[in-house]
Amino acid sequence: MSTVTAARARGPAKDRARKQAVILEAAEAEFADAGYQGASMQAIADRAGVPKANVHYYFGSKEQLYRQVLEDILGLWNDFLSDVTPDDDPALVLEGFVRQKLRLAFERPQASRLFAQEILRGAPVLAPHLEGDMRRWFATKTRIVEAWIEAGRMAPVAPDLLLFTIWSTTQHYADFEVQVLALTEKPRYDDAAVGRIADFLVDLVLSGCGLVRARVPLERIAHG
Amino acid sequence: MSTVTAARARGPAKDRARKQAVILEAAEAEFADAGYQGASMQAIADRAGVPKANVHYYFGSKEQLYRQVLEDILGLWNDFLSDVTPDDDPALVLEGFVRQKLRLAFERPQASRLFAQEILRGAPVLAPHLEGDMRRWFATKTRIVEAWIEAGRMAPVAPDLLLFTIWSTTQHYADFEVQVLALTEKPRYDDAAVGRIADFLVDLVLSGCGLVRARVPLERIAHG
DNA sequence: CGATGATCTGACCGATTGGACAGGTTTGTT
DNA sequence: AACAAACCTGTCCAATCGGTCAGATCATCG
Repeated sequence: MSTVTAARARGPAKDRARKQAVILEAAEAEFADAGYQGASMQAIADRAGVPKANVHYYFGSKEQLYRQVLEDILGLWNDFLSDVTPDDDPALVLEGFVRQKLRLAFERPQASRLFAQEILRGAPVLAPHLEGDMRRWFATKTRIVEAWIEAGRMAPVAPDLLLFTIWSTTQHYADFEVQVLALTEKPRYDDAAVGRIADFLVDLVLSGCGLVRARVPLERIAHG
Repeated sequence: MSTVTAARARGPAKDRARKQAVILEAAEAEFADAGYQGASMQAIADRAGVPKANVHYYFGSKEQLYRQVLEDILGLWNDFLSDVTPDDDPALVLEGFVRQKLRLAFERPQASRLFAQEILRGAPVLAPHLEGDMRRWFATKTRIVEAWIEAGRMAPVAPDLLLFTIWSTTQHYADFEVQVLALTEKPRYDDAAVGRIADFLVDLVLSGCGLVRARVPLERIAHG
């Protein structure tokens, strides 16, 4: 956007970016807590500590602000399994995917919840993305799983349902945090709980694929 | 409520119940589609085909109507694993639970989505229920799984995380229906897809518990 | 310094919201 | 027929919503 501001000196441009970031952060929190309709521009402005008119100055309308927040969230998931090939080890890749997705669920629960609400409403904004970029990403990954199966490197499980399972089980701990904490009678997630969940899900997914957890350090996973 | 109307003849009471049911159905649809804040009493009244003031006459306020809808939904899940004992067969019980929960996700997706939105918002209405009835239900079921494990009838997996997994994977196909359909490039769920998902999830859960699918007819499951 | 454009905000607007209520209609009982 | 209680709804209202805009303030540069 705006070739003018982009071509300018770094000082003012950075200022602008920082102020926008404050508003975006407030918007993500408010949208996640109250939903699109439930969130008010006034509440977002209050969270950000700026007048309401200032939010409109930077982002135009409520919908544009919402789209921007969603776009930023999608960026978080951009490099999931980005450079995986059929030559990689299935067990390592699947374990890495589960842990990476789960980490994001615990570190950015608001982003996860906001995305979930968008899908729940029927994806009025993200529908094009679902049928475009995300569909292509999904097709690529299921093809890799199929290649693993054809090569006899894992059990013949449905690739699409496998990905949905990883997505839903990890997402659950962000989206249904209140329920999980209430039922386990804990005030919040602690490190021990996170590790226990991660190990459980890794074992579940791998056993479902006829695999066993590797004894190789996790650093190897990122290579691709 | 109202001992007067309850003690009356059946005709009028039934009329009242039927009219309330129409409004409740409309409210469930509207709340599920738009969220609590996004739903308007006018839209609910329009869906039900009654004047807005009539909705207020029967249910008082928007929040009371919402509470009533939620209460009805909770009733759907009342008899999940209601009469299971440690003497039952783990494989049969778990398979039955997965299939029962999944069936509800496909048959009553609006109810599932509405519940999901309530939890996502932090369960402002259902918090007492989460820490009351549902917590007791949860504790009872995890204890049964523990008994199975101690008796060596299944692998030693975390009972709480096992239940969360079943809940999240089944719920996913209702809550994220738009995403699932977009990624699988299908216009809607058909019977074949539902059966494929059910078999996949049953196999996944059972293999995670070190069990195999039973060859016994499903009717046996309900007995308890 | 003067000027120019970006930044910022208080005040305001029409539209929609949940809800209240008076008053009319229907129903059941005596 | 007469009465009361329950049922129903058109109309109104204060509050809040997203959004606009004139004008103040600021930074930068010739």
